[in-house]
Amino acid sequence: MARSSTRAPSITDVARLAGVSVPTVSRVLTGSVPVSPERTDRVMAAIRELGYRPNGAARALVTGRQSVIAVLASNTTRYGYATTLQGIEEAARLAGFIVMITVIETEEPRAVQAAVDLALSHPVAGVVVLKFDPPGAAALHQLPDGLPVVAASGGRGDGVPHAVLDDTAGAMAATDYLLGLGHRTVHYVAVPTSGRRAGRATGWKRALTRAGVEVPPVLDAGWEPERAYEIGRGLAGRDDVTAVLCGNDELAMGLMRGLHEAGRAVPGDISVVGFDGHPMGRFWTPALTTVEQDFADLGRRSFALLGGLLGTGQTAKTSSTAARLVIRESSGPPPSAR
Amino acid sequence: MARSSTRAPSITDVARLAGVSVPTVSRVLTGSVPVSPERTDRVMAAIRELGYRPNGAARALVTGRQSVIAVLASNTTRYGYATTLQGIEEAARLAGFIVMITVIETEEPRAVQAAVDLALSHPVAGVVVLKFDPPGAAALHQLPDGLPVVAASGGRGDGVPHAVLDDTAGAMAATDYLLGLGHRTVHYVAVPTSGRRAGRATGWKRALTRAGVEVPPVLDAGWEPERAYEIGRGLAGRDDVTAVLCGNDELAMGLMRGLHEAGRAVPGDISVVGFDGHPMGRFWTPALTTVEQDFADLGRRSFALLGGLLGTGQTAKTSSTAARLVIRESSGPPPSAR
DNA sequence: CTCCCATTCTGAAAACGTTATCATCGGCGG
DNA sequence: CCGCCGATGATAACGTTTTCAGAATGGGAG
Repeated sequence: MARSSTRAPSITDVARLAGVSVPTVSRVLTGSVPVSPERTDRVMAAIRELGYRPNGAARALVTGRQSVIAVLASNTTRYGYATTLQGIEEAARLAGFIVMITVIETEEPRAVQAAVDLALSHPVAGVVVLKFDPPGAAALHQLPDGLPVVAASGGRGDGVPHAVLDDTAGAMAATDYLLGLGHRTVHYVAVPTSGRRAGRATGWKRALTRAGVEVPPVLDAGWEPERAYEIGRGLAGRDDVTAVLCGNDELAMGLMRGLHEAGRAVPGDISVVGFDGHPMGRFWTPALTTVEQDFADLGRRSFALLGGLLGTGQTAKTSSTAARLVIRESSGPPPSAR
Repeated sequence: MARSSTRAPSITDVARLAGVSVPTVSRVLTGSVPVSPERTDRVMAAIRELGYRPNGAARALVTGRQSVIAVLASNTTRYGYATTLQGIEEAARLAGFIVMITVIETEEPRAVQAAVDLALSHPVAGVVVLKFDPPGAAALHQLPDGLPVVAASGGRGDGVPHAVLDDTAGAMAATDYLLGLGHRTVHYVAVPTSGRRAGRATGWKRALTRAGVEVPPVLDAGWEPERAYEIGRGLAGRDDVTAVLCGNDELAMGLMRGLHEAGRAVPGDISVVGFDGHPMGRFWTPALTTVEQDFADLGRRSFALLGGLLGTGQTAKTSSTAARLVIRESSGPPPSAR
C-alpha cells in the first residue's frame, strides 16, 4: 500500500495528473489567486489520489517566510518550564507556527554553543528563550544578531524583549503576609536564577528591609527537592526559624517533608510558603500556601511579543503580569503568637 | 549593529568575499571534499565577517535529508508526557536531530487533522506519537502512509513500531502486593487510555481474577486530580474500600487529599498506590507507594526505534521495559488485620 | 453590431540558496 | 611522456512561489 521506497510526489506530479500547469496547483494550494472551479476540482482530486503534501523546505526557500520558532530551555519537565512551553506552543499553533524545542543542559559555553547551533541549523522565524536560570541566560547571549529573539523569564534586561512574571511583587506580598502573621523574620530557600537580579530574592529582601528586619542568609537549594528536604531537616533544629519562603513549590514540598521527618509541624512550628502555584499544592497536606504565577500566560505572551517582532519588526519591550498570593494551610502564626 | 532590515547573507556573498566559487564554500561547510587550507581560511574568515548561517531550507531541499522529528502529544505538562518528551529530545539532540512538538488537544477528528497537517507542513524525517490516550491514538491513525512513525505508549498494537512501558506487569505487582497485605479487594481509579487494551486496568483485573476476587467497577477520573479528589471524598463513606490503585500519581495525590478531608487515614483506613513514580511522591505525607516507570528511557527508546527506521528502513517491532513497585508509606494492611 | 478595453484566469520562466555531478586543471609518480 | 589523483569551478538539479505576459471572456461605447 505505502510505497515508501519511491520519491514523494511533488507538485509537478500533481500538475501532470490534473492536466494543469504547476503554478495553477500552487494557486489552488495557497488560494492566492482564483482558479476556475473545474480545475480546482481536478487538482484537489489529483492531490488526494497521490497523497501529495507540499514540501515545506521548498516553500520556505522561495517565500523566505519561516513557520518554525525555536524554544531554548534548560529543562522541559519542571512545572514552570513545561507550562510556559505549553503556552508558547498553544499560541504558536493557533498562529500557524510550529515549535521546535532544544534543551540547554548546562551553562558550559561549548555545550550551549552546540545546542544553539543545532537549533539554528534549521531555518527559524524566531527564538524564545526560557531565561529562568544560568543556562537560559547563557543561551540568550550566544544567539546571533539579527535574529528575532524574545526572552521569557522572571526578570528583565539585556535589551531583548522580555515577557516577564513579576515575582518581585509576589515575593514581597508573601513576605509581608508572613511578617503580618507575627513572624520575626522570614527565611528564603532559593532556586537558581538567571542573573544578578533575582526577582524573588529581591522582593523578599525588600519586604524584610522595609519592615526593619535583618535579612538572613539565603539558603541555596538548586532545583532539587531532595536538597530542600535536607535543608528542611537542618532547619528543624533551629528555633529561630518560624517562616520559610521557597523559590518554588517543589522545593517547598521537599522542605516540608524534611521538617515533618524531623518532627516539626507545619504550620504549627514553621510556616512554609511556596512559589509558582503547582497544581499539586492544593492537594498536599497541609495544602500549600503559594505565590501563584500564570506560566501558560507567560508562554502565550512570549509568543505574542515574538509575533510582533516578526510582523512589524517592532514590539513592546516587556509584557508583565503580577503573581498572586494564595493562602492555604501551610502558613499561620508563629508558635509564640498562638 | 544588527542590520535586520537587509537580506541575510547567502553562500554567494561568502564566495564572492572569499574569492572562491560557491561550491567551494559549500565544501568547506560540509567537509564532504577536502579544500586547500588557504581557501578554507579565507572562507571561514568571510563567514565570520558576514555572520553567515547556512539556509537550512535550501539545504533540506537539495539533500532531501531531514533533521527534524515531530512529536505529537496531547499534553506536555503532565509528568509522564513531559519526561518522555525530554527523553526523546535528549536522544534526538545527541543524534543531531531537532524535535518539533505539536499538541493534539482533543480527539475530535478535525482538530486532530489540523494539528497533524500543521506538524507535517514542515518536512520531517519521522514522527513519534505519544499514544497514552485517545487524542494520541487518533493522531496515529491520521498519519499518512509512507512516513516513518513510532509510537510511545503503555500498550502495543496498530502495526507501528512501539516503545512500550510494561504497565500491565506493574499493575499486577501492585495489586498482588495489596492483596498480600490482606485486603479483600483493590479498587482502581483510571486514567484515560489509548484504546481497548489498557495495560494498567488489565494487570489489575488479571491479578484480582487470579486471586479469585470479584473485579469491582473501574472509577474513571480522567486526567484531573480534582476529579480524583472528589472520588476520594466519595470513597471515604464506603467501608468496603480498603485499597485503591490509581492510574497515576497525581490522581493518587488528589484521592488522598479527598480521603484526608473526609477524615479517613492513609494507610490506616485505606491504602493508596499510585503509578508512574512522580518525583514528588516520596515527599508526600504519607510518602506515596507507587509503580515507578522510566519515562525518560521510554523517550530514548522511542527515538532509537525511529532511528532504526530512518537508517535501515527496518526496526524492532517493540521495545519494552518493566515497571517497578516502590513501597513507601501510603500502603499497609487493612484495618481488620491490624 | 462591432470594436476595444478591462478583467479574469492561465502558463512560461525566473528565482530562492544550497548540494551534487561533471569536467577541467595542475602537479606528481612511474 | 603518460596517466592518475586531488582540488576547483561551471552547471544542473531540488520543489515551490512569484513575476510577467498572454489568452480568453465580458461589457460598454460608438
